[in-house]
Amino acid sequence: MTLSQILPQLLDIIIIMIIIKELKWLIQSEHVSRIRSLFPSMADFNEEDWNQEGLQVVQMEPRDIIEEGQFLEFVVLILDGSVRMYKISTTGREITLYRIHRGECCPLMISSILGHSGHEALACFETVGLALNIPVRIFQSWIDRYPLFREFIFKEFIKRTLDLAYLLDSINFKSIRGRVSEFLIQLADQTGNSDTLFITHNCLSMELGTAREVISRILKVLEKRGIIKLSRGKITIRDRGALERYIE
Amino acid sequence: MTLSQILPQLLDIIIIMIIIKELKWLIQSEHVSRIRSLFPSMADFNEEDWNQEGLQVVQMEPRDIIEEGQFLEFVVLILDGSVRMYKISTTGREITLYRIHRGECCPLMISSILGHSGHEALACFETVGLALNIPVRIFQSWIDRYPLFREFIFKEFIKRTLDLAYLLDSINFKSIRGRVSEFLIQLADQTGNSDTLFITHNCLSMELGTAREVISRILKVLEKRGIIKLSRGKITIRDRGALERYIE
DNA sequence: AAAATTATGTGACTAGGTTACGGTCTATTT
DNA sequence: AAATAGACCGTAACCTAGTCACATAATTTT
Repeated sequence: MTLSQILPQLLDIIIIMIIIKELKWLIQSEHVSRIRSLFPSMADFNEEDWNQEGLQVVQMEPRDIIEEGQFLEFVVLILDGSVRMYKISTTGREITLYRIHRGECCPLMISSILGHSGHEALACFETVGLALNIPVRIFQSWIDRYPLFREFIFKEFIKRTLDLAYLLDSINFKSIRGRVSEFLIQLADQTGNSDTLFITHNCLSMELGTAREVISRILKVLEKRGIIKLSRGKITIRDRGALERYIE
Repeated sequence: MTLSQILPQLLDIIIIMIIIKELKWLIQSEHVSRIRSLFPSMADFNEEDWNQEGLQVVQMEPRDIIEEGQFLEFVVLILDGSVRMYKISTTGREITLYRIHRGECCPLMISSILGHSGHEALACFETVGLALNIPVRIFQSWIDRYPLFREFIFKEFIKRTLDLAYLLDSINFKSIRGRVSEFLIQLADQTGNSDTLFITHNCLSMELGTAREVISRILKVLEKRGIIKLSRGKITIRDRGALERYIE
């Protein structure tokens, strides 16, 4: 096979690469304004910052899972969607650590990357999402050069450190009944103060780090006491006050 | 009582205040070189930095407890001694989150201070200790001006975030037998690979966040299997391999 | 040596996690 | 419309862990 034979294909490949590169650029320039409004701390970044090699905006599908090991090269900022950070045991039990939404980042992932540590948790997109992947070296230079950005990252760390400490306390010291009650109240508050919650027992168990059977047992007791009403995939709060009194 | 009557006493007080202020200065200048060697990231701080109003080096006694609420004004760097960070439940059960030693700082305390959050954990000096108290505003300016210092603080956060995540996983997913085994092995490694550990059941329970009775029960089983030997305040490891096999 | 303190042992009970089912609802497929 | 698969829920038996109420043993204090 001579050079002249493969030259056309080579040209094709080169052209495609150029197009991809352009597209990458386009995608980013499309999103720069969105990034600027979502992350005020990045509002004063200049054009050069955005055109750096390796930066990319990527679309994420629901159930896309990021195991921390495989993402060593990028710090991820969430542009859209919600990401559940969780742990999973050898027996398959799960517990949700926290969620990150657009305008946030994940200290645990950054820790894994910068701390040269593997896989401390899993991340899973729950909705269609959009993420900004920042190569470590660019992230470092931004941290050094932009005080506001630095402060933002720092505050994210602080927020999640407090979250983790609170969660740890809950797991170790509180009863599951109390934690279930707290979760239900929170969920009700989030979904427009509705008393009807659409969530399965299995989901609850994955949030709280326990087994589905345990959740079912506890909910059943609450129902017998007239505090909630159960149906398939749905929980109705009947006596919010009583529920709140279970929170420790 | 006339002014002339109390004037001598007033003068005394003023002189004492001046002496105290001088002493403060002296204490700091005494310790600057120690700080520089303990915290390489602060080696390039200049004289002005060290002479700022509000900075203080304080001596800590064993059992001095810092509830995070009361220390809102200072970021604490440990110059000497070891500090146990722990949580305590309403029923009095305790769990150790981690320890900080000289040359380290405590992200949880910094989080509480900068995150305007109260009392997320307790800190207790276990030995005679020395601490550098940094007023928040000075801390902030150092973070802004000194990249190395900033990086140091950031790395402390990363380290402890990973610690917390690991601990959370252990609490939620691992058996106590496994956690006790892991702790004993670790302790043996720390104390010069000796197989004789001087620790009480109650201490173990406070480290691991469980009850003393639970620890006693588990140790008893391990003893019956010939893996360890128990006596008052002392545990001797007989079969290290078997102990390691319990770690999950 | 007696008393007080600290450390450990034990049994009964409750809460929570595991295992192993069986039943029920819902959305598809046939 | 009946059949089927899959998701959801109920339950009982069993094990591990945390709680409570003591008893006992080793050490230190008085």
